[in-house]
Amino acid sequence: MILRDAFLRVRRFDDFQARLGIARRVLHERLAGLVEAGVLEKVPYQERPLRHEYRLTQKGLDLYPVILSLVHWGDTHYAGEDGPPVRFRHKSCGHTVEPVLTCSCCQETLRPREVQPEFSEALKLALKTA
Amino acid sequence: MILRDAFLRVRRFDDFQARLGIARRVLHERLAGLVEAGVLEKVPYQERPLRHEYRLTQKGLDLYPVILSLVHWGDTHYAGEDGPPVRFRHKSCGHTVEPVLTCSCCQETLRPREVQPEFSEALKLALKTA
DNA sequence: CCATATAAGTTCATTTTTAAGACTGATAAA
DNA sequence: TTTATCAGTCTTAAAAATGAACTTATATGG
Repeated sequence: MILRDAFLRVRRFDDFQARLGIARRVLHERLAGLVEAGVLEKVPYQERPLRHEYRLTQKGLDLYPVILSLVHWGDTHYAGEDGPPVRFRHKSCGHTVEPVLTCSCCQETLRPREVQPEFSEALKLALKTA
Repeated sequence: MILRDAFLRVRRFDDFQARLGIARRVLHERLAGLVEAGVLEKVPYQERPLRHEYRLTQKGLDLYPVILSLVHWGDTHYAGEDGPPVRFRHKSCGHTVEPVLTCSCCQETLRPREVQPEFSEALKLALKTA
């Protein structure tokens, strides 16, 4: 949820806090964890007094498909009669976004049954000994 | 992680338990929660003794883009030198899948900066009063 | 018949997390 | 001078997770 909000352009501690209603301590731990994981970075936006904001790194931006498809899933299955709380407009085509996961090589929609998982030898070994 | 495994065709309690090393109690709670949420369903596969497996419902299958893009993110940023533990082969084109999130209307790759979030009036109100 | 195995839990004691809310410190604005 | 803003930090109580053993129903092998 912190990350979802980060993609909604939320960047500052108190803004996250107000939006999520999460305990400040927990928010602090989460943000610190995300910074340590390299998903967010603290960028100062003023000195005197020193203040910084949390911005997505490239690694964080790479999570965009995850977040957007999760939000879309939530909108599909949980939106009330008024529709979803946030809609996303695709600037290039002007429409409300409906995200679809496709295969980069053939552009087809990816469906679970058309995708065959193949386990690495290392993983097979690890599962056997456990 | 339970759901990731479900998409890897894991369906039975003890298989989840062995793969995840999670406490049985917690696994039970999670599975029950997912069933209650309508993401999984219990399907008996034998009687005497009664045994059942957990299968993804349509709602659960709809989470495929979320899981697949999350796994892909993990593979990109955390895979060791041996490559990712599981590779996904797209049956229709034969290649290892590299998932891309696209806009259903224009087929373009969705990037955070090309997508404009628009808040519903209801949400704006809710944020103001809080 | 008896011991062991399997699947799917359940129970218990102990450790970890989380939550809610008050408090701090630096600075700016009224 | 009082109040507000931002980014935390502290404390205590409640909730959740952990690991290991225990249960129930049935099947299998000797």
